Amino acid sequence: MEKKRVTLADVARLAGMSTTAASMILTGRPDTRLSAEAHAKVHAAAASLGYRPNVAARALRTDKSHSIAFISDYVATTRFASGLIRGALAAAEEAKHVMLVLETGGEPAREIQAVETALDRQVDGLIFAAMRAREVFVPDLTINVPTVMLNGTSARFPTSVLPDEYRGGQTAVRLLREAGITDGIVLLGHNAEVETGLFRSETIARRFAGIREAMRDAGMAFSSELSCWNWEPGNGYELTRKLLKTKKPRALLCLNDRLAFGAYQAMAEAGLRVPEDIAVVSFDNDELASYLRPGLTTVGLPHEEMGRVAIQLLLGDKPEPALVPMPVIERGSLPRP
Amino acid sequence: MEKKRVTLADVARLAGMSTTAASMILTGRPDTRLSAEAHAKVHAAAASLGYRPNVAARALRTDKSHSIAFISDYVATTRFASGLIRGALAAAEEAKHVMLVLETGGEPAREIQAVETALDRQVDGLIFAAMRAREVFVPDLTINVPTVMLNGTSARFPTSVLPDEYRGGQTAVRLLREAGITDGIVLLGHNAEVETGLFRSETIARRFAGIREAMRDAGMAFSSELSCWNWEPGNGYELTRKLLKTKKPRALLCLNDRLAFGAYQAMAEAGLRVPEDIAVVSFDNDELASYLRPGLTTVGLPHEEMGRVAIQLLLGDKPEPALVPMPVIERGSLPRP
DNA sequence: TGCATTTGCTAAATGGTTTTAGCAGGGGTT
DNA sequence: AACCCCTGCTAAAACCATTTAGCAAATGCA
Repeated sequence: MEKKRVTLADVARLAGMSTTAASMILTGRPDTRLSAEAHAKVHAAAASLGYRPNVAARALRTDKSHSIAFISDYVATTRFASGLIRGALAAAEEAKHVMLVLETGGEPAREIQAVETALDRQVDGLIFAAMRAREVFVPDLTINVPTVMLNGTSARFPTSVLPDEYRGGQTAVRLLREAGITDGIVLLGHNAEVETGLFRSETIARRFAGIREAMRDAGMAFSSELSCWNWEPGNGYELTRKLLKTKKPRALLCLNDRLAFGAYQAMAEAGLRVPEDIAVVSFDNDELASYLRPGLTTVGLPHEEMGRVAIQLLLGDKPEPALVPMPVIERGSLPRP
Repeated sequence: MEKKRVTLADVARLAGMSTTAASMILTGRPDTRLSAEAHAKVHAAAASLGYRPNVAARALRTDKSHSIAFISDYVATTRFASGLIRGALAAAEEAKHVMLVLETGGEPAREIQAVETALDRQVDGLIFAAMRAREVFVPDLTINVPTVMLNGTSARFPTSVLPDEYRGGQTAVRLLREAGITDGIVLLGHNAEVETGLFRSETIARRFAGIREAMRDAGMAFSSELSCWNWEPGNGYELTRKLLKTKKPRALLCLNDRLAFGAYQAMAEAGLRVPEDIAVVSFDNDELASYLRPGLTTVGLPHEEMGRVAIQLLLGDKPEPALVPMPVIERGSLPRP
């Protein structure tokens, strides 16, 4: 019962033409001199047999596989990175490409493996995606296909797609100002090392630079800056709890939503209300942000859009680095002006 | 500068042998009668040239592509599904296979597209993954490769991988009992339609059945059952707030972590403490569960393991449906006995 | 010694497509 | 009439690996 695959030769035979003709017609070559009648016959034959080209054979001949490798350190550990993959997947589908996904856990051995695997399969392009924006290690192999860095950078491959953190930082400050808040603002999550760019990522440094710049431009200053190493809910909780023992800020500018999440918990315990007592603005648009009560207003990481852009750069012919704008997601943690 | 790829013929030439010999040696055929010397020469030649087989050519000849298509409705919308993909990715890597990921958004047209795309690429197997466990629509195309349903079911393809919800339900009740709680338990998230299996998914119905069974076995009964359509934080919050106006339960059995999350918010507002005043046990092991204070004890959905199992079933030769155990993740929302 | 078997290896076919080179015949120019 | 060009099409090579069929030499056995 094993029906054999329909090949181009079958189509040609049924159409009474050569495989050459069939190939040219079905691939839609522009400069062909085949008659309209021939086109009709071949198309009819292909349709009636349900012909589908064998991609392996085609790849062998053309050295194009219509596929892209998406190599990431962690795809799914963080719900963030999955936005990257999702956007890329959608854009790849639109461009009629398929995506191989490879995970390396950030381990060099697996990274080498992944690149080799991808290259063996004649992928048309490589995307190196990082969970957190940072300088990415790229294995020292000869890579002869277009490559873009997604949410990361590499000296070797200048085409990168990053969130526009600088303007994002400015945006957060603008949001506070537009809500009529110009003082009593506490910065949550500062870390000296962050600003020097030694810690985590350069992009976070830019987020900071944008914040600083906007504050200075508006003649504003933080009433205090609370620093911590990790930006997890627990840290936000502890920091805020201590803060509230001595001070009563008007607003919290949190460096990410997880810190804000922890801060909410501490404020709830202290019987303070958002945004009436304390306003909050934050970054990332983590899934958490929508669960909080009231919803957290945040300057979002445009992961899905970044994924799209990466594919477009890869498949297009403009290899320029891209900075993707960070959107404002208005929820309820800032007072309406 | 375009260095041409090294082919098997190059290797053979350098080794002074035929491509036949080179092929047999490099693919490690068991029954070959080639000399040890020949083996050495070929391996040396391959290594020195950095030979890598052309996967397209191999696929063309053998009809095996060493790749698997992972077709899902939504990969990343929910942090859950990403666990599935992650586990599958890891298992595929171990088995030296590559995974094509395709997203369909649950749209039939895209599903057909996805299957065709996958089949065109001679994938060795198909995984249909669903974000939420349910009966999955599989396009009516001839599929001539092994297929497994991941977190879903299909009449056409009996091999499915599902969480063992029945035992999971029992486990949750056992957890309460072991914590010394046998009454004053409120069930949060009941819905008549759920139990009849018309709503959402059959697996959730089994979760219920397990709960009911365990309660009956232990001679316990819920002090009340609160139902709602959606199981989002907002629902949990509202339900719990109303509940606390009139009653003071000893424990909440939440049908998922998001409901529990909402319940926490309502309890915090009411000044009640977990687990001293009210204990909580829940399902899913959503990322949220670890952020709550205290951490939520929950019966987890073993997504990553399920992804692994799916690949193993696909590549192995035992096509039996699998029920993957749901692990208990102990945090702090139950009193220590 | 004569015959069968084993050993160690290779030529050639195969898979399905794209692409190069070119053929046959009709029409137009000069 | 001789030449060229154009039209409409095809034969065959190429892509790179796997696999079948089989060959020549060496060995085993009687």
